[in-house]
Amino acid sequence: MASVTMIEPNGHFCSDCAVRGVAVCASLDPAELREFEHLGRRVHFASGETVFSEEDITTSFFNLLEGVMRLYKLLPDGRRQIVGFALPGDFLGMNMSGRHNFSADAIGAVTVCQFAKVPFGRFIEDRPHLLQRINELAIRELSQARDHMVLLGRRSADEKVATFLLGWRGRLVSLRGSSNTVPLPMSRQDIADYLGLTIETVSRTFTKLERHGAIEIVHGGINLRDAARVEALAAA
Amino acid sequence: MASVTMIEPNGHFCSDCAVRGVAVCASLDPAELREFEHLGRRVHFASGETVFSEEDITTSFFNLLEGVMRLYKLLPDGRRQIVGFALPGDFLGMNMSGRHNFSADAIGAVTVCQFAKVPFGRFIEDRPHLLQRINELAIRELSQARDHMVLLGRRSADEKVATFLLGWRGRLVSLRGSSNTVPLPMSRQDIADYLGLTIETVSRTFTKLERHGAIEIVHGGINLRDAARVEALAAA
DNA sequence: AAACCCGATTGACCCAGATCAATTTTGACG
DNA sequence: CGTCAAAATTGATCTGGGTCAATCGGGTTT
Repeated sequence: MASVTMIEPNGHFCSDCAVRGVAVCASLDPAELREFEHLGRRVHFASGETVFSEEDITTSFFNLLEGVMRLYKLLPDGRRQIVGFALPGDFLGMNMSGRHNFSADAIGAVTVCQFAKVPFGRFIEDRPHLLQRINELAIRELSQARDHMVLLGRRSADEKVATFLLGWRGRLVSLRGSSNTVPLPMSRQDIADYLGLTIETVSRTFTKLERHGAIEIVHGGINLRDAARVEALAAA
Repeated sequence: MASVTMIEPNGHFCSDCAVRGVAVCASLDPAELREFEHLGRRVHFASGETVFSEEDITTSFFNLLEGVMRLYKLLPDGRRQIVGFALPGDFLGMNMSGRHNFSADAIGAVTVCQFAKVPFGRFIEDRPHLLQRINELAIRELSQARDHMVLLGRRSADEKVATFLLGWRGRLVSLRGSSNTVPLPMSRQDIADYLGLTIETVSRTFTKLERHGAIEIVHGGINLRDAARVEALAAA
């Protein structure tokens, strides 16, 4: 992929960062924030670009500022499992040592705040509250990962799709506020690889939900017509 | 379940604890260890007993000392997904706040080192290296969780079983040293719920592996006859 | 050692979701 | 606006693994 990556030439200010309240940096006081500012640099990625790859040695951490990313693992024969979608505020690559254990692509244009591992590690060292914040995030992710295992191992296609729609909507709501329109910037293939299904099954399930009046498929997303019905499907 | 739980009346010594080298406490120096000693108490659980349940408010953390545990989540209708098996040295319940997000049962007799949340939290506060150790463990678990998502979402039954056997053997080897005999203390149902399969499929797959000379099914476990063949199946 | 229980195995059959194969829709570009 | 390419939908068919139903041990109780 031709790199359309761009690194901003000049500084920026954490204090008016869009994700200031949710991200790792939420645990920093104004004085720390000023110092922190020098560690990160904003980097842009074009749609489809890979931000980092599984098995790359970890040299940077990333704080997603704008856009959506898919996080995935590949089997040698090409089968793909998407282990999560990242949204603004998510902190990626927290492997203090060693290698990344998944790859991350931009879905649409993306802006990240990139930190070099070593200075970031030094900054953390005498700031246990930041480490604690990172630990909290890791534990939250672990909990999400376990929920996703239940979905992958024990849920039917209908339940998977319904659970995905509600979960994705939930995340967008807490980020942008409530709405019945659920944008789906990822492709059907991405959704399929996230849910452990094929693209055809995802498509058919969407159509089925629409026929039953539960959702309406619109360009670039869906409208939740009957949230209760979708919830009933997801709960099962 | 009738509680056969037993709490040891008197103290014990961390310094000669079986899991001293692997567990969270590996990050403590001898002086700290003596203080730490007063925080934990050994507790025994009989086979099948529940150590803690999903949605219980977290009041304790557990360090598994002896035995095996199954960690699982249930859907409202009873479907179960085992999210992992715990072995000695594993640290359970690391939700600094809130609730456990899975349940944990003893598989066979189990001994844990139980820590009350509050004093443990206080102990951590001024020992960032312990927090760092816990963070490392969380990140390792996260990585395992993602690997398991790939298995659940994208692997065939044969691959699942082969991967499980090798992974389980690997953990036992690093704990007890190499051997071609792989004890399987968990039931077929447990294995099925771990792999997102049914008990029948697990049983059939074992039989198939045995017919092909890859393994030999023995009482309480299996013998690895042809590790290379099993590895080939798992890699696929 | 007979009776019983419970986990594991095996067989017969079925079905949810995969696979294969066309369309149809959408979007990018000249 | 027309042309192409990629994404999404839809249909027809197939199959891996689930479901249902015996049967088979191995251990424990009496």
